[in-house]
Amino acid sequence: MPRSPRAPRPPAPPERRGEHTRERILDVAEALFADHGFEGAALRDVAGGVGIRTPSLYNHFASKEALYAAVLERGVEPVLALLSELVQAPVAERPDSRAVAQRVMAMLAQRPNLPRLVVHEALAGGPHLRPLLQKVVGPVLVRAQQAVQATPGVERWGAERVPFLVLAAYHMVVGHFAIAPFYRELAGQDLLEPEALARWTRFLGDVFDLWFSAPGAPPPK
Amino acid sequence: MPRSPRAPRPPAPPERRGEHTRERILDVAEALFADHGFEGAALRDVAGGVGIRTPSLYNHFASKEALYAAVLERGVEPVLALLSELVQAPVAERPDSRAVAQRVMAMLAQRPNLPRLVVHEALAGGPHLRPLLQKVVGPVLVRAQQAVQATPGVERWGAERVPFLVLAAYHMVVGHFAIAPFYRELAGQDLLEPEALARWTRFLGDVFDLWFSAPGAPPPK
Amino acid sequence: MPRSPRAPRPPAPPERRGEHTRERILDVAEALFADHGFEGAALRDVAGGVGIRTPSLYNHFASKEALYAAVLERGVEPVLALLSELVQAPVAERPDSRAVAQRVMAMLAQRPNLPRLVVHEALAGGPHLRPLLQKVVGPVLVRAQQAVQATPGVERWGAERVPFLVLAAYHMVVGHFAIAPFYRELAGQDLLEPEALARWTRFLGDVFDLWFSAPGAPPPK
Amino acid sequence: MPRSPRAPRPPAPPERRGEHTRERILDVAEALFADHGFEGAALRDVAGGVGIRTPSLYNHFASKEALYAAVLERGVEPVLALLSELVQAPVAERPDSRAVAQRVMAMLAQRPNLPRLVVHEALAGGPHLRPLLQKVVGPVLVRAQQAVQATPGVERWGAERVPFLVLAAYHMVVGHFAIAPFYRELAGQDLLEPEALARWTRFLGDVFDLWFSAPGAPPPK
DNA sequence: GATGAATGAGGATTCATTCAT
DNA sequence: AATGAATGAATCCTCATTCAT
Repeated sequence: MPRSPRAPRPPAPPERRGEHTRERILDVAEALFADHGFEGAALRDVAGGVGIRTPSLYNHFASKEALYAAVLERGVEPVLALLSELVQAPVAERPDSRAVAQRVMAMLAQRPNLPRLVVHEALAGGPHLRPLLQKVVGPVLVRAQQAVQATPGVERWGAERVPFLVLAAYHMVVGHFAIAPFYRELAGQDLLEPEALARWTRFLGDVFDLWFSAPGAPPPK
Repeated sequence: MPRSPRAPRPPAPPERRGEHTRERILDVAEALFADHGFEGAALRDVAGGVGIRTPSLYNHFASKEALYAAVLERGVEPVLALLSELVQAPVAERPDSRAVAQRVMAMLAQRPNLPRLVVHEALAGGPHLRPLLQKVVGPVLVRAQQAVQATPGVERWGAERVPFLVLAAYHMVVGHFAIAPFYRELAGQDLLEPEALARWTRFLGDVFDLWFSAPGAPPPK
Repeated sequence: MPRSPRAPRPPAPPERRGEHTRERILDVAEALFADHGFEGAALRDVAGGVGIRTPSLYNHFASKEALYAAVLERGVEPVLALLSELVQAPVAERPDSRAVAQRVMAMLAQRPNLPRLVVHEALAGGPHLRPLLQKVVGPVLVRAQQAVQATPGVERWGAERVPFLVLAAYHMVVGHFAIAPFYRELAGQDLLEPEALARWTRFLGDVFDLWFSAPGAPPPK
Repeated sequence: MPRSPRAPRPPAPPERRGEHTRERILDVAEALFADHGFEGAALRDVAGGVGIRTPSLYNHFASKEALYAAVLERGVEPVLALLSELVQAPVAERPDSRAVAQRVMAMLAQRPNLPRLVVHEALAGGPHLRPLLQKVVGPVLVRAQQAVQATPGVERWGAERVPFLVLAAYHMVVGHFAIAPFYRELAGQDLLEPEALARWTRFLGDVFDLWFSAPGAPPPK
């Protein structure tokens, strides 16, 4: 076996040739890290996907670690920014949970590799993610919980279970992207198609609604 | 990085020396595959964890693939058996969703590596899982959906959204095990402790209850 | 690839089960050494061909070297004996070259692996064959040359070219067995079939005849 | 035996350092494959002979198979070209068999490893040689037989035995190179010395002459 | 007489990285 | 900015051999 039973990743769409190499490397690397994780992804495949030779990568990134860090940062940063924004909004303008689901899902739909990358990290204990998160995720999380806690309807869950609500939401959002490759193999259906994403987003909105809605309200369609 | 920032995995607890080697190999391999995935796990580390040399593994398994298949089979089989049992129960005796959550979580708590292994597989498109699942998971899934569909209270979701309920449940169960290593690093708390598992299980029960319960009922504590 | 793109060698014809294991080992080993040479043949395949496990071989032979030596000895000895006999015959009864061709080819036809084994050895410089030959082949060769030299009709070649005649005969005899596997692949014809062997033997007889015959005699059919 | 009873092959004559590495690899590999066959030759020894480390080989050849194929192609191609030329010459200019012997032997003397390589292949059934030969050797062989058939003096052998003449010639040419290592060990004489080759070539010419000459002509000296 | 288990040595190949060009 | 060549370390796996059972 010469190499790569992995997806063959076509060698650089010519129309992108003009684009800045660094960006193209990040794109390919993101996809490969999402597929195989940090340890499982090979720089040779990254280079191959970009249409250059492996050593050329070192003209743009100091090491595999640095490349991975750049991928993570580029991907995670806007998501954290969004969360930050949502969470810091003054109470009056704060979007309801359905709107939150929509905005988060819309953003991740732009970078569907990102959640898979994060899941890889989580499984391994997040060795690369930690430095990135420690400065940001702490405050975000705290405020997120405050926000949830301030949501009307949450009181029936009990304050000490608010973190569970956040975790559950995280699982339902991120997990959807994570099973997509498997689901396609198993059921022949692409969960990341716009239509499928929209339906899942609506479903999430309904679930959140149900969690927080006044008891008795039927889940709207 | 010279080698193994991975957990050094102590080299074979002497008290287990008597146990059948094959079983010890499976245990260590399960943990490593769960941590690093198939490609990322090194047979050298498996052997090291068992206390033997790498080539000795080949006296018990024909290849890395075969070892991985054995790990998957040993782990997945009882879970599928449980699901099968739950799903095939006559309607009258069928456990409610809260009981289902309890039994599934109790089983996975025994093999907490398994869900992480499955998540790795899912991210990669399930190349090794597919042959194992195709013969089993199809019928189980169909019946699971039938079961959910027969659950009183589901009708407000609409038949076409039943698969989403199943997926969401899957995410909340499996995701909990998948973030555990990350969560420990980030929040210093072990989600797989008995107490934490129990609370998450209760939470899941409440969520399921809410999904299916007659509107208006408050989530029980 | 689990193992052996080599010929799969069926795992021990049951009718031979009663036979003495040692002999069965020698048979299988002979074939494999003939196919792959000493370094290329694997004891695992020998054992597999016999229907036992590799370590059991060591109950019969002290090492791979010893097994190989036994194969060589068993195979080479009768051939050398034949040559010895032919060469030592009193001049009056000495068979003509045609008869020599027939007897040698008949004997090798019984052990068609042997010439291929010898060719392997020759290519490698004969490290295993040397000790076996030094005690025997010297005298045989000397007498063979004496015999050829005494053959009527040889004088036209000149005494100093007698070794060449012997070498050429060797090449034509041994080479025929050596190309057989290749020839079958290339031309779809088995040079070791009785009929093919007979025709080659007759051909050799004619060549020898021509070498030594009084000039002008046509090669008989 | 810890390792390499093989000739230690001195680690790269410094005067060749400048030469193109790829060519040096081919040279060393050719010699080792000729000695030990494909399976028996170790890339470590190839690299060692060239004066580089094993992985560096992969900068020049994709695999052991690819290296072997390159060796075969480089070696076999000029020989086939020569045969092609000889065979396609118009009848009037066609060289006599003595001249053919001279040209073929002269060419092989330049690459004395090649025939040994081919013999290894033949013993194993020619798995690597087949694709290379199928496109070339077929036509060559057909024409060779036509050429032989058109040789005056062949009629006494009978048309159906023409292939045997070709085979016998092949054995005598190739076999000479194949036993050379063995012969040196056994008789202390190098059959590949220019003088020895010249005498063998003359001998072959005489044999061919005898085969085809008008009956009665004495073999010329 | 056979074998399961273990192992040191080695064998092909991959990988991240360096460096001169 | 790109690359050909080189390489130490590691990866999966094979092999001949040993030994207790």
